[in-house]
Amino acid sequence: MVSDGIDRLGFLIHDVQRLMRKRFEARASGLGLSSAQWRLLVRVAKEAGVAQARLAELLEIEPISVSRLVDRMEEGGWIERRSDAADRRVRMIFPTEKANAAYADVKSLAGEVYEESLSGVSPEDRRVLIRALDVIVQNLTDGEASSMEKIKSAEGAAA
Amino acid sequence: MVSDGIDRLGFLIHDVQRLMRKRFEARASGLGLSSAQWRLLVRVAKEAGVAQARLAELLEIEPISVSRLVDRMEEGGWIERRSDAADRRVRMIFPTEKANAAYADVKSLAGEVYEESLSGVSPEDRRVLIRALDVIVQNLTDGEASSMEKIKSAEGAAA
DNA sequence: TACATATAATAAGCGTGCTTACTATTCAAG
DNA sequence: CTTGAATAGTAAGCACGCTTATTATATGTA
Repeated sequence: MVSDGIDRLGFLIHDVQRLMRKRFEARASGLGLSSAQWRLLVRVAKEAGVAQARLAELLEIEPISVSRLVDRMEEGGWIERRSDAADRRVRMIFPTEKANAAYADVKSLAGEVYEESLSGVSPEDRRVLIRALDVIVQNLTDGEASSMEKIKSAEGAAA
Repeated sequence: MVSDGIDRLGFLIHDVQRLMRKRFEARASGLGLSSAQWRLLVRVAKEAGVAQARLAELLEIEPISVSRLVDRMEEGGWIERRSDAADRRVRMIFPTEKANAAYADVKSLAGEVYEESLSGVSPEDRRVLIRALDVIVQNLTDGEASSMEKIKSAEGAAA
Protein backbone atom coordinates (compact mmCIF):
# COMPACT_ATOMS: atom_id res chain seq x y z
CA MET A 1 0.00 0.00 0.00
CA VAL A 2 2.95 2.27 0.59
CA SER A 3 4.88 1.56 -2.56
CA ASP A 4 2.08 1.15 -5.06
CA GLY A 5 2.76 4.62 -6.36
CA ILE A 6 -0.77 5.90 -5.87
CA ASP A 7 0.67 8.60 -3.66
CA ARG A 8 2.47 9.89 -6.73
CA LEU A 9 -0.64 10.04 -8.93
CA GLY A 10 -1.01 13.80 -8.82
CA PHE A 11 2.63 14.42 -9.53
CA LEU A 12 2.64 11.90 -12.35
CA ILE A 13 -0.45 13.29 -14.04
CA HIS A 14 0.94 16.78 -13.70
CA ASP A 15 4.29 15.78 -15.20
CA VAL A 16 2.73 13.83 -18.06
CA GLN A 17 0.42 16.69 -18.97
CA ARG A 18 3.24 19.22 -18.93
CA LEU A 19 5.59 17.02 -20.94
CA MET A 20 2.99 16.12 -23.56
CA ARG A 21 1.99 19.76 -23.95
CA LYS A 22 5.61 20.84 -24.28
CA ARG A 23 6.38 18.20 -26.88
CA PHE A 24 3.27 19.00 -28.88
CA GLU A 25 4.05 22.69 -28.84
CA ALA A 26 7.65 22.09 -29.82
CA ARG A 27 6.40 20.16 -32.87
CA ALA A 28 3.63 22.58 -33.73
CA SER A 29 5.60 25.72 -33.06
CA GLY A 30 6.22 26.21 -36.75
CA LEU A 31 2.48 26.52 -37.23
CA GLY A 32 1.97 28.96 -34.40
CA LEU A 33 -0.71 26.85 -32.73
CA SER A 34 -0.57 26.19 -29.01
CA SER A 35 -2.18 23.10 -27.55
CA ALA A 36 -5.04 25.10 -26.05
CA GLN A 37 -5.67 26.66 -29.44
CA TRP A 38 -5.53 23.24 -31.04
CA ARG A 39 -8.12 21.88 -28.63
CA LEU A 40 -10.45 24.73 -29.49
CA LEU A 41 -9.83 24.36 -33.20
CA VAL A 42 -10.81 20.69 -33.11
CA ARG A 43 -14.23 21.67 -31.83
CA VAL A 44 -14.70 24.54 -34.22
CA ALA A 45 -13.66 22.41 -37.17
CA LYS A 46 -16.39 19.92 -36.31
CA GLU A 47 -19.04 22.47 -35.54
CA ALA A 48 -18.46 25.62 -37.57
CA GLY A 49 -20.49 28.55 -36.32
CA VAL A 50 -20.58 27.34 -32.74
CA ALA A 51 -21.19 30.00 -30.08
CA GLN A 52 -18.48 30.83 -27.57
CA ALA A 53 -20.68 29.75 -24.68
CA ARG A 54 -21.11 26.34 -26.28
CA LEU A 55 -17.35 26.11 -26.80
CA ALA A 56 -16.85 26.78 -23.13
CA GLU A 57 -19.16 23.86 -22.35
CA LEU A 58 -17.44 21.54 -24.82
CA LEU A 59 -13.95 22.45 -23.64
CA GLU A 60 -15.08 22.55 -20.02
CA ILE A 61 -13.40 25.87 -19.40
CA GLU A 62 -14.93 29.19 -18.39
CA PRO A 63 -16.47 31.50 -21.00
CA ILE A 64 -13.94 34.20 -20.19
CA SER A 65 -11.12 31.78 -21.00
CA VAL A 66 -12.73 31.08 -24.36
CA SER A 67 -13.09 34.78 -24.97
CA ARG A 68 -9.42 35.51 -24.62
CA LEU A 69 -8.33 32.35 -26.41
CA VAL A 70 -10.58 33.33 -29.31
CA ASP A 71 -9.07 36.83 -29.23
CA ARG A 72 -5.61 35.43 -29.83
CA MET A 73 -6.78 32.89 -32.41
CA GLU A 74 -8.61 35.57 -34.33
CA GLU A 75 -5.44 37.66 -34.31
CA GLY A 76 -3.53 34.61 -35.53
CA GLY A 77 -5.98 34.16 -38.38
CA TRP A 78 -7.23 30.75 -37.23
CA ILE A 79 -10.85 31.59 -36.61
CA GLU A 80 -13.38 34.29 -37.40
CA ARG A 81 -16.12 35.79 -35.23
CA ARG A 82 -19.47 36.51 -36.88
CA SER A 83 -22.59 37.94 -35.31
CA ASP A 84 -25.69 35.84 -35.04
CA ALA A 85 -28.61 37.67 -36.63
CA ALA A 86 -31.06 35.67 -34.54
CA ASP A 87 -29.43 36.49 -31.20
CA ARG A 88 -27.28 39.55 -31.15
CA ARG A 89 -25.57 38.52 -27.91
CA VAL A 90 -23.97 35.58 -29.69
CA ARG A 91 -20.65 35.54 -31.57
CA MET A 92 -20.46 32.56 -33.89
CA ILE A 93 -17.00 31.06 -34.43
CA PHE A 94 -15.85 29.81 -37.82
CA PRO A 95 -12.53 28.23 -38.84
CA THR A 96 -10.58 30.08 -41.50
CA GLU A 97 -9.15 28.46 -44.60
CA LYS A 98 -5.78 28.52 -42.88
CA ALA A 99 -7.24 26.49 -40.03
CA ASN A 100 -8.85 23.94 -42.31
CA ALA A 101 -5.59 23.55 -44.19
CA ALA A 102 -3.60 22.96 -41.01
CA TYR A 103 -6.11 20.61 -39.43
CA ALA A 104 -4.93 17.32 -40.91
CA ASP A 105 -1.28 18.17 -40.34
CA VAL A 106 -1.72 18.95 -36.69
CA LYS A 107 -3.93 15.94 -36.16
CA SER A 108 -1.28 13.56 -37.42
CA LEU A 109 1.29 15.46 -35.40
CA ALA A 110 -0.75 14.88 -32.26
CA GLY A 111 -0.93 11.21 -33.14
CA GLU A 112 2.85 11.09 -33.37
CA VAL A 113 3.21 12.60 -29.92
CA TYR A 114 0.81 10.02 -28.50
CA GLU A 115 2.74 7.18 -30.11
CA GLU A 116 6.04 8.47 -28.78
CA SER A 117 4.50 8.82 -25.34
CA LEU A 118 3.21 5.26 -25.33
CA SER A 119 6.31 3.61 -26.74
CA GLY A 120 6.84 0.38 -24.82
CA VAL A 121 3.31 0.27 -23.44
CA SER A 122 1.44 -2.84 -24.54
CA PRO A 123 -1.94 -2.61 -26.30
CA GLU A 124 -3.59 -4.13 -23.23
CA ASP A 125 -1.98 -1.61 -20.91
CA ARG A 126 -2.96 1.20 -23.25
CA ARG A 127 -6.56 0.13 -23.01
CA VAL A 128 -6.34 -0.02 -19.23
CA LEU A 129 -4.70 3.41 -19.16
CA ILE A 130 -7.41 5.04 -21.28
CA ARG A 131 -10.16 3.32 -19.33
CA ALA A 132 -8.68 4.38 -15.99
CA LEU A 133 -8.33 7.98 -17.15
CA ASP A 134 -11.94 7.94 -18.34
CA VAL A 135 -13.04 6.70 -14.92
CA ILE A 136 -11.03 9.41 -13.17
CA VAL A 137 -12.63 12.11 -15.31
CA GLN A 138 -16.03 10.62 -14.49
CA ASN A 139 -15.25 10.48 -10.76
CA LEU A 140 -14.01 14.03 -10.61
CA THR A 141 -16.72 15.45 -12.83
CA ASP A 142 -19.79 14.00 -11.14
CA GLY A 143 -20.66 15.58 -7.89
CA GLU A 144 -18.32 18.53 -8.02
CA ALA A 145 -19.16 20.14 -11.31
CA SER A 146 -22.69 20.80 -10.08
CA SER A 147 -24.05 20.98 -13.59
CA MET A 148 -26.23 18.01 -14.43
CA GLU A 149 -26.20 18.53 -18.17
CA LYS A 150 -22.58 17.50 -18.26
CA ILE A 151 -21.10 17.04 -21.67
CA LYS A 152 -19.95 13.50 -22.27
CA SER A 153 -16.27 14.21 -22.60
CA ALA A 154 -15.73 11.09 -24.66
CA GLU A 155 -18.22 12.26 -27.24
CA GLY A 156 -16.19 13.87 -29.95
CA ALA A 157 -12.84 14.55 -28.42
CA ALA A 158 -10.88 12.56 -30.98
CA ALA A 159 -7.70 14.17 -32.18
CA MET B 1 -7.26 1.01 -33.98
CA VAL B 2 -9.72 3.79 -34.49
CA SER B 3 -11.77 3.40 -31.34
CA ASP B 4 -9.08 2.42 -28.86
CA GLY B 5 -9.16 5.91 -27.45
CA ILE B 6 -5.47 6.61 -27.92
CA ASP B 7 -6.43 9.56 -30.06
CA ARG B 8 -7.99 11.07 -26.95
CA LEU B 9 -4.90 10.62 -24.76
CA GLY B 10 -3.89 14.26 -24.78
CA PHE B 11 -7.39 15.48 -24.03
CA LEU B 12 -7.81 12.91 -21.26
CA ILE B 13 -4.53 13.71 -19.54
CA HIS B 14 -5.29 17.39 -19.79
CA ASP B 15 -8.77 16.95 -18.32
CA VAL B 16 -7.59 14.71 -15.50
CA GLN B 17 -4.82 17.11 -14.54
CA ARG B 18 -7.18 20.08 -14.49
CA LEU B 19 -9.89 18.26 -12.56
CA MET B 20 -7.47 16.88 -9.96
CA ARG B 21 -5.89 20.28 -9.46
CA LYS B 22 -9.28 21.93 -9.11
CA ARG B 23 -10.51 19.40 -6.58
CA PHE B 24 -7.31 19.60 -4.56
CA GLU B 25 -7.45 23.38 -4.50
CA ALA B 26 -11.12 23.37 -3.52
CA ARG B 27 -10.20 21.18 -0.55
CA ALA B 28 -7.05 23.06 0.39
CA SER B 29 -8.45 26.51 -0.16
CA GLY B 30 -8.99 26.96 3.55
CA LEU B 31 -5.27 26.61 4.03
CA GLY B 32 -4.32 29.04 1.31
CA LEU B 33 -2.04 26.55 -0.44
CA SER B 34 -2.29 26.04 -4.18
CA SER B 35 -1.24 22.75 -5.75
CA ALA B 36 1.93 24.27 -7.19
CA GLN B 37 2.83 25.61 -3.77
CA TRP B 38 2.09 22.22 -2.26
CA ARG B 39 4.39 20.52 -4.74
CA LEU B 40 7.19 22.86 -3.80
CA LEU B 41 6.51 22.51 -0.11
CA VAL B 42 6.85 18.72 -0.32
CA ARG B 43 10.37 19.14 -1.60
CA VAL B 44 11.34 21.80 0.88
CA ALA B 45 9.95 19.78 3.79
CA LYS B 46 12.19 16.88 2.81
CA GLU B 47 15.25 18.95 2.11
CA ALA B 48 15.25 22.09 4.25
CA GLY B 49 17.75 24.65 3.06
CA VAL B 50 17.62 23.55 -0.55
CA ALA B 51 18.68 26.15 -3.13
CA GLN B 52 16.15 27.53 -5.60
CA ALA B 53 18.11 26.19 -8.54
CA ARG B 54 17.95 22.70 -7.05
CA LEU B 55 14.22 23.11 -6.52
CA ALA B 56 13.84 23.99 -10.16
CA GLU B 57 15.59 20.73 -11.05
CA LEU B 58 13.51 18.68 -8.64
CA LEU B 59 10.22 20.22 -9.76
CA GLU B 60 11.36 20.24 -13.38
CA ILE B 61 10.28 23.82 -13.88
CA GLU B 62 12.35 26.86 -14.81
CA PRO B 63 14.29 28.79 -12.15
CA ILE B 64 12.25 31.91 -12.82
CA SER B 65 9.06 29.99 -12.08
CA VAL B 66 10.53 28.89 -8.77
CA SER B 67 11.53 32.46 -8.05
CA ARG B 68 8.02 33.82 -8.32
CA LEU B 69 6.43 30.83 -6.63
CA VAL B 70 8.81 31.31 -3.73
CA ASP B 71 7.93 35.03 -3.68
CA ARG B 72 4.29 34.25 -3.07
CA MET B 73 5.00 31.46 -0.61
CA GLU B 74 7.29 33.70 1.37
CA GLU B 75 4.52 36.31 1.46
CA GLY B 76 2.11 33.62 2.60
CA GLY B 77 4.44 32.64 5.42
CA TRP B 78 5.08 29.12 4.14
CA ILE B 79 8.80 29.32 3.51
CA GLU B 80 11.74 31.50 4.38
CA ARG B 81 14.70 32.56 2.25
CA ARG B 82 18.12 32.64 3.87
CA SER B 83 21.46 33.54 2.35
CA ASP B 84 24.14 30.91 2.00
CA ALA B 85 27.34 32.16 3.59
CA ALA B 86 29.40 29.82 1.42
CA ASP B 87 27.94 31.01 -1.88
CA ARG B 88 26.36 34.41 -1.85
CA ARG B 89 24.49 33.77 -5.08
CA VAL B 90 22.41 31.12 -3.36
CA ARG B 91 19.14 31.61 -1.49
CA MET B 92 18.41 28.66 0.78
CA ILE B 93 14.75 27.79 1.27
CA PHE B 94 13.39 26.64 4.65
CA PRO B 95 9.86 25.65 5.63
CA THR B 96 8.27 27.74 8.38
CA GLU B 97 6.58 26.29 11.43
CA LYS B 98 3.25 26.99 9.75
CA ALA B 99 4.33 24.83 6.82
CA ASN B 100 5.48 21.98 9.01
CA ALA B 101 2.21 22.10 10.91
CA ALA B 102 0.13 21.94 7.71
CA TYR B 103 2.19 19.24 6.05
CA ALA B 104 0.46 16.16 7.44
CA ASP B 105 -2.99 17.66 6.89
CA VAL B 106 -2.41 18.48 3.27
CA LYS B 107 -0.73 15.15 2.64
CA SER B 108 -3.75 13.23 3.82
CA LEU B 109 -5.96 15.60 1.87
CA ALA B 110 -4.03 14.78 -1.30
CA GLY B 111 -4.49 11.10 -0.52
CA GLU B 112 -8.23 11.63 -0.29
CA VAL B 113 -8.32 13.26 -3.71
CA TYR B 114 -6.37 10.36 -5.19
CA GLU B 115 -8.76 7.84 -3.66
CA GLU B 116 -11.79 9.72 -4.96
CA SER B 117 -10.21 9.87 -8.37
CA LEU B 118 -9.54 6.15 -8.47
CA SER B 119 -12.86 5.03 -7.11
CA GLY B 120 -13.94 2.00 -9.09
CA VAL B 121 -10.48 1.30 -10.50
CA SER B 122 -9.17 -2.11 -9.46
CA PRO B 123 -5.80 -2.50 -7.71
CA GLU B 124 -4.43 -4.21 -10.81
CA ASP B 125 -5.58 -1.41 -13.08
CA ARG B 126 -4.15 1.14 -10.67
CA ARG B 127 -0.78 -0.52 -10.93
CA VAL B 128 -1.00 -0.54 -14.71
CA LEU B 129 -2.02 3.12 -14.70
CA ILE B 130 0.91 4.21 -12.55
CA ARG B 131 3.32 2.09 -14.54
CA ALA B 132 2.05 3.47 -17.84
CA LEU B 133 2.32 7.06 -16.61
CA ASP B 134 5.87 6.37 -15.42
CA VAL B 135 6.73 5.04 -18.87
CA ILE B 136 5.24 8.10 -20.55
CA VAL B 137 7.27 10.43 -18.35
CA GLN B 138 10.36 8.40 -19.24
CA ASN B 139 9.57 8.47 -22.96
CA LEU B 140 8.96 12.19 -23.03
CA THR B 141 11.87 13.08 -20.78
CA ASP B 142 14.62 11.17 -22.56
CA GLY B 143 15.74 12.64 -25.80
CA GLU B 144 13.96 15.96 -25.63
CA ALA B 145 15.03 17.36 -22.31
CA SER B 146 18.59 17.54 -23.56
CA SER B 147 20.00 17.43 -20.04
CA MET B 148 21.69 14.15 -19.26
CA GLU B 149 21.73 14.55 -15.52
CA LYS B 150 17.99 14.07 -15.42
CA ILE B 151 16.47 13.79 -11.98
CA LYS B 152 14.79 10.45 -11.43
CA SER B 153 11.27 11.75 -11.11
CA ALA B 154 10.20 8.72 -9.10
CA GLU B 155 12.84 9.37 -6.47
CA GLY B 156 11.09 11.23 -3.68
CA ALA B 157 7.89 12.48 -5.19
CA ALA B 158 5.62 10.81 -2.65
CA ALA B 159 2.75 12.94 -1.43
C1' DT C 1 -46.02 47.23 -21.65
C1' DA C 2 -42.59 47.11 -17.97
C1' DC C 3 -39.81 44.96 -14.81
C1' DA C 4 -36.99 41.09 -13.16
C1' DT C 5 -34.19 37.41 -14.39
C1' DA C 6 -31.16 34.80 -17.30
C1' DT C 7 -27.71 34.42 -20.77
C1' DA C 8 -23.54 35.78 -24.00
C1' DA C 9 -19.57 38.03 -24.04
C1' DT C 10 -16.06 40.81 -22.06
C1' DA C 11 -12.96 43.49 -18.56
C1' DA C 12 -9.86 43.52 -14.70
C1' DG C 13 -6.73 41.27 -12.12
C1' DC C 14 -4.42 37.05 -10.19
C1' DG C 15 -1.58 32.32 -10.27
C1' DT C 16 1.58 29.43 -12.68
C1' DG C 17 4.01 28.18 -16.38
C1' DC C 18 7.16 29.96 -20.27
C1' DT C 19 11.19 32.75 -23.08
C1' DT C 20 14.52 36.17 -23.18
C1' DA C 21 17.59 39.21 -21.03
C1' DC C 22 19.86 41.06 -17.06
C1' DT C 23 22.90 41.39 -12.47
C1' DA C 24 25.76 39.37 -9.04
C1' DT C 25 28.78 35.98 -7.87
C1' DT C 26 31.83 32.03 -8.44
C1' DC C 27 35.26 29.37 -10.72
C1' DA C 28 38.68 28.03 -14.13
C1' DA C 29 42.49 29.34 -17.01
C1' DG C 30 46.04 32.15 -18.31
C1' DC D 1 45.66 38.69 -10.43
C1' DT D 2 42.71 39.20 -14.36
C1' DT D 3 39.76 37.81 -17.61
C1' DG D 4 36.01 34.97 -19.31
C1' DA D 5 32.69 31.37 -18.77
C1' DA D 6 29.31 29.32 -15.85
C1' DT D 7 25.85 29.58 -12.27
C1' DA D 8 22.02 31.61 -9.01
C1' DG D 9 18.55 34.53 -8.96
C1' DT D 10 15.41 38.04 -10.83
C1' DA D 11 12.71 41.34 -14.19
C1' DA D 12 9.68 41.95 -17.99
C1' DG D 13 6.31 40.33 -20.67
C1' DC D 14 3.41 36.54 -22.74
C1' DA D 15 -0.24 32.31 -22.71
C1' DC D 16 -3.94 30.21 -20.45
C1' DG D 17 -6.52 29.01 -16.73
C1' DC D 18 -9.38 31.19 -12.82
C1' DT D 19 -12.88 34.52 -9.89
C1' DT D 20 -15.59 38.45 -9.74
C1' DA D 21 -18.04 42.12 -11.88
C1' DT D 22 -20.07 44.66 -15.98
C1' DT D 23 -22.61 45.39 -20.35
C1' DA D 24 -25.83 44.11 -23.82
C1' DT D 25 -29.47 41.39 -25.22
C1' DA D 26 -33.40 37.92 -24.56
C1' DT D 27 -37.04 36.14 -22.18
C1' DG D 28 -40.67 35.35 -18.84
C1' DT D 29 -44.16 37.34 -16.04
C1' DA D 30 -47.00 40.79 -13.58
